Parts: sequence; C-alpha cells; structure tokens
Amino acid sequence: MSSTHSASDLTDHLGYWLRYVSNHVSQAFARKVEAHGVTVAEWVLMRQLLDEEALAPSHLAERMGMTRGAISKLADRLIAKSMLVRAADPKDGRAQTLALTSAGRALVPELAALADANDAEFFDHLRSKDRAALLRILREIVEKRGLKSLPVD
Amino acid sequence: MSSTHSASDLTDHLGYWLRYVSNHVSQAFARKVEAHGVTVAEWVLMRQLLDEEALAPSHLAERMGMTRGAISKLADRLIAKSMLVRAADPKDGRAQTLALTSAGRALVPELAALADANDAEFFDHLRSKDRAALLRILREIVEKRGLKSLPVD
DNA sequence: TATTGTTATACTCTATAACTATA
DNA sequence: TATAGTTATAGAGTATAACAATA
Repeated sequence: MSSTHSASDLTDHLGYWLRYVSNHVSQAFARKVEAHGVTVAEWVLMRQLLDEEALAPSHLAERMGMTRGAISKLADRLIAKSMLVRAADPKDGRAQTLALTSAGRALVPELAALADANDAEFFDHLRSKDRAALLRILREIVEKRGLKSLPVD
Repeated sequence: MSSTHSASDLTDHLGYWLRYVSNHVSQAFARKVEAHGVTVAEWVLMRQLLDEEALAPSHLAERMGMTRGAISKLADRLIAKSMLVRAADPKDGRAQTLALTSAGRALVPELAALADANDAEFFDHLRSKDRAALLRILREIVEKRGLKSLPVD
C-alpha cells in the first residue's frame, strides 16, 4: 500500500489516470497516422531506427519493451509496406538486421509532424512549466524504475 | 506544430513518454490482477460500478471512452466470471443495467489494494510534490481537453 | 547447449457495421 | 425512424511456446 493512497479513494491511482490520458492521446495519434498507412506501434519502431542505420530485432525488442516475436510480426508488416528491410548479418549467421528503406526514412518527418500536432492538441494548453514537469517526471520514472526489462521472453 | 518541439528532437514527444510509461505500469498491474482472474479493462469497468449501484451499458461506454459493442463484450466476460449481472430496465424495454454481484463487490477492495501496490512500485520513489503534480496535470488534461468524447460509434 | 530469429497459436482489446427489439 | 443493446467480423497488439539455424 502506498502511503498516500487508500483503497477507498480509487480515483487517486496515478496508474489509472496515466492509462486514461495515454489511451486518448494514442488513439488520437493513431487516427492521424492511419492516413499514412501506419500504426502507432509501427511508428515507434520506425523512430527507433531513424538514428541507428540498422538494428537487430532482439535489440529493438529490448528497447521497445516487447518480445522478439512481437517485433518479428511488426517488422513483417512494415516490410510489406516497404518501410523496412530485413538483411542477414554477415558476422553472425543467426542474426538479422532491420533498417528503414528510403521511403521509410522519408516518411518519418511527416509522422513526426503529426506527433508534434498531436502533442500540441493535448498538451499545449498546459502552462509550459507543467509541460516541462510532466516530461521530466515521466523520464525520471523510466530512469529510476529502469523500464525496459519487462519482457521476460 | 507545437511551439516547444521540432521534428528533429523526436524523443521530446510527451505522448511518446506517456505511452511508454503507461504501458509498463498497465502491464505490471495486469500481471498482479490476473491472479484474481480479471484483466485491467475489466477492473476499470468494475470500478465504475462501485459507487453507482447500476449503470446502463451506454452510460459506461461514454464514461470509459469505449463503444457500446466493446462494453457488451467486456460485460459478457465479467458476467461469465460471476462478477456482474445484467438486468432489464423496467422503465424502458430496450434498456439494460449492469451491476456488481456481491462477489464482484467483494473483489474490488482486493484489486484496489493491488492498484495501490502497483502505484507504489512505480511512483513512490518520486518526491511527493512531483507525485501530486503528475496527478494534477493528468486531471487537468482530462478536464480541459474534455476527454470522453472519443468514441463516435 | 545456448542464442537469434521466426512461426504457430491464442487471447485481450477495440472498432465498425449489421441486426434485434423497443420506443 | 430513432435508440439501446447485442452480435458478427476483423485487425492490432502482444504473449507463450515450439521450432530452425547457427554458434
């Protein structure tokens, strides 16, 4: 039990509010990106690859907090959409790498603009101090709680 | 475009961090409640009914930001688990009401305790000022953005 | 044997749309 | 016709587990 909560004031659960707001924000974003033929999860994967040239599926799984199987399926869909290419790793016969195609790379800024617009829609009305605090706190949770170790696989 | 973001610093999207943290928190909570045979979405529905005696499916759909069809299916599962009962509304032959069974009502505090524990796990390390700020900001977003009107149906 | 990745399977969550019964 | 609800269908997202290839 948290020191600041009791079972009686149910609406005070931060996890509840986080989920509620996050679901709405993601749904709104999903609607924006679907015109470009991609989903939110696909965008997240593409974004991981933007600065990286190429990444192993297992590496992506760790970063995104998903299993390797889930990444495989996500990658399949992006490959079918010609956003991604899979290639064998010459150094290790078991390994594969995933990289953006030029089409995929070209799409990222458009999606990023939509993400900007979505952020603006949900967060621009906040005082800039609150907006900064929200970002800082979320990052702190990720860092302190070491979020990324979830998928046991 | 938000005034505080550009397409180049992609990791600054609040929506991204919100989603990332929320997914981890919800997944951890899902693991805790599954021992009691319910899912997170089921818990949210049960919780809506705790203070209400009985609600119409359409009312729940509006509150939870889901379609009526989705509520129907969720309710089916909870009824199969004997947590919920469906009853005809005597005043309107079309209408139904959903209410917790005594077993359902008895389970809520146990789930609430798990929610407390989950919250503690993810948020207790924050300074209490930050914890309060997070709750306040999330609530403000819900209020100002009027979140609940999403499902068009 | 351990590791990388894929595939098979299953289930939750959710939407859209068609349908039923009542108003 | 309009409304309340359910059902049918579909697809995303994700997990677990079995499998294949390589190390």
